[in-house]
Amino acid sequence: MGGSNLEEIRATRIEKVAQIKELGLNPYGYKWESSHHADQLQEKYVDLAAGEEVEDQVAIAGRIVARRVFGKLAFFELQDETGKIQLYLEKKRINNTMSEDLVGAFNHLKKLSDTGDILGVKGTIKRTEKGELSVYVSEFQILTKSLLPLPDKWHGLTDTEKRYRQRYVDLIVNPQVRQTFRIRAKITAAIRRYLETREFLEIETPVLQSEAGGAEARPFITKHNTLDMELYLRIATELHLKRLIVGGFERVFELGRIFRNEGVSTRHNPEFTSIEVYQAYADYHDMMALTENMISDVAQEVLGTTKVNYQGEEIDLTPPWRRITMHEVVQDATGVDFTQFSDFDSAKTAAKDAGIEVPADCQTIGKLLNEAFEQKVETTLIQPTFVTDYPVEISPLAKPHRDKPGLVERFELFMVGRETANSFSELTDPLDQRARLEAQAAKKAAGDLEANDIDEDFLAALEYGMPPTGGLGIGIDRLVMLLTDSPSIRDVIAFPLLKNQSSAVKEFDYDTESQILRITFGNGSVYKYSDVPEKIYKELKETSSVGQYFNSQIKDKFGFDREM
RNA sequence: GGGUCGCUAGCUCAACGGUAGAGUACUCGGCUUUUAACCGAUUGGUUCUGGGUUCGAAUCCCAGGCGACCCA
Repeated sequence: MGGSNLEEIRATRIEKVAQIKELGLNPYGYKWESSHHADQLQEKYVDLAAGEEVEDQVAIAGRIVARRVFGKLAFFELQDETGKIQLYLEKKRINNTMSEDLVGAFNHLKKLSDTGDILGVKGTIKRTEKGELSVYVSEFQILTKSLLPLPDKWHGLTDTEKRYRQRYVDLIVNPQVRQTFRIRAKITAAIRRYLETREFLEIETPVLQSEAGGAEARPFITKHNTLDMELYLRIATELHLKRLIVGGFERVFELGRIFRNEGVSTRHNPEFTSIEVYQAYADYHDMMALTENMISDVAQEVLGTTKVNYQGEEIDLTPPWRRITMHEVVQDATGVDFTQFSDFDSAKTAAKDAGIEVPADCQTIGKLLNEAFEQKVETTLIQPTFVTDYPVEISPLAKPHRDKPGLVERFELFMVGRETANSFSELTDPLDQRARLEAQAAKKAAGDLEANDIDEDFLAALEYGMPPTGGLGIGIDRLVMLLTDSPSIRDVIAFPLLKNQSSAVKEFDYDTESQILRITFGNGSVYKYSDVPEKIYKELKETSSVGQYFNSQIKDKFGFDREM
């Protein structure tokens, strides 16, 4: 033993586990009572002078993140959730106090502990002569023996892929990451508190739905086995929360996970968190006020300020926020006044002259306006801005504008160039709603993967009558990105979705009779591909690169079942 | 979907067609004031995968995988 590749390090540590057991100790303890966290000690003894000791008895536990070991003295750094504190480990004191239970305790600690282990200690407080606050340890207990080495103590873990795939390691060695998730938790707690003090009820609605609705997005499809029923993961919470408004709740919200079967980027993760809020007898102006008050309150509560720094730019969240109509903001940016057009072709010509690319499926003035907005305006909206009064074509759940024909009462909130919230005076006319959803369903039938079928039960609810209602949805992840100065959504999601790494083909066999090709992958999963011609199997057997052949000729080309 | 960049020891990186190396970590020895401890010694590799070119490939070419960023 004594090598330094991963397997040898692990074997060495497993041997230490055995040695700890031989001493009559448990390397995987059951419980530890601490008197303090590291930051509490750092704060309490901040005025203790270098070289001073106090007799206060303390107990603390955490992970050993650094060891500096001498012959009869050792300094460990112990890290708990709140921070770090040094342990002052003196052979004489430890052996004296622990002599009854463990002879030669100090040497055992030296030999059997590693960075990464979880250690509990009891002792007094001492600030060393070099000025480092320390626990002057009299007793210790190895609470968990770690088998794998931590990343480089100085450079830490920087490989983004490893940081996301093994977030637990990232959290151990990168304090900033812990801080981000601490702030995230405070943000969601503050939002709930804000709404609860204003009489909003949080009600949980189904994740599994027989129709995906409430947004234009491609859903994930799953299956209930015993009911033999196809189900969708929700793409929004909207339609069920509105049913609750119909049912008589006047203020409801749900903060929860949404699933959209779409690409991954610095702004998108297939599962993300949204909050939707519905308030009866309110309109989108009320929701605008709610939005700016809630977000600025949350920032004040969590960060202590409404002026936040995002990627080097100061964002001022102090209300009131800028309000501008979509027509105005597009005209400011492009010089084109889309209200003046009476036919699509002249609008299209003007748009092209202004440098706007017009996709083939963009065939109304409203959609053209939206294209112009997305292409020329969206990323320029850095400070919080409510863009209001959207075209009806892109807003199937919003109520027609009370004064402006062809538009709806809707706003979206933009901050740092990203859409962060979306809100309407909700459409309550059941016949109008049916007509708009039928148009959506027709698009789905025509092959639009982001369009969805009609939720008849939702329409039935509207027919019973829904009071005038203001609705609001906020992208929690994007809000957290802003408030934690994170450039990527993956920095604020603890375990972001990544592609499976180990899909290498390990072995395969083929049954000529049933034409089933059975493939075992490196990660242990087994897939049975059906109706595979024998020719494919023979080629697979003869190819120089099985993995490459599999990817190009078999994967996605044949139906398969996963073998359990 | 397109483009650019990256992938080498547990971690952070070098080697730019000619013996795969450093720091750190690990292991062993020494050390009672360290804090990236120090001193000495040892060990550690599927250079992401598969082909190709070449006397010779981590390096060049082709295909694939995974990731990052940008664009749509």
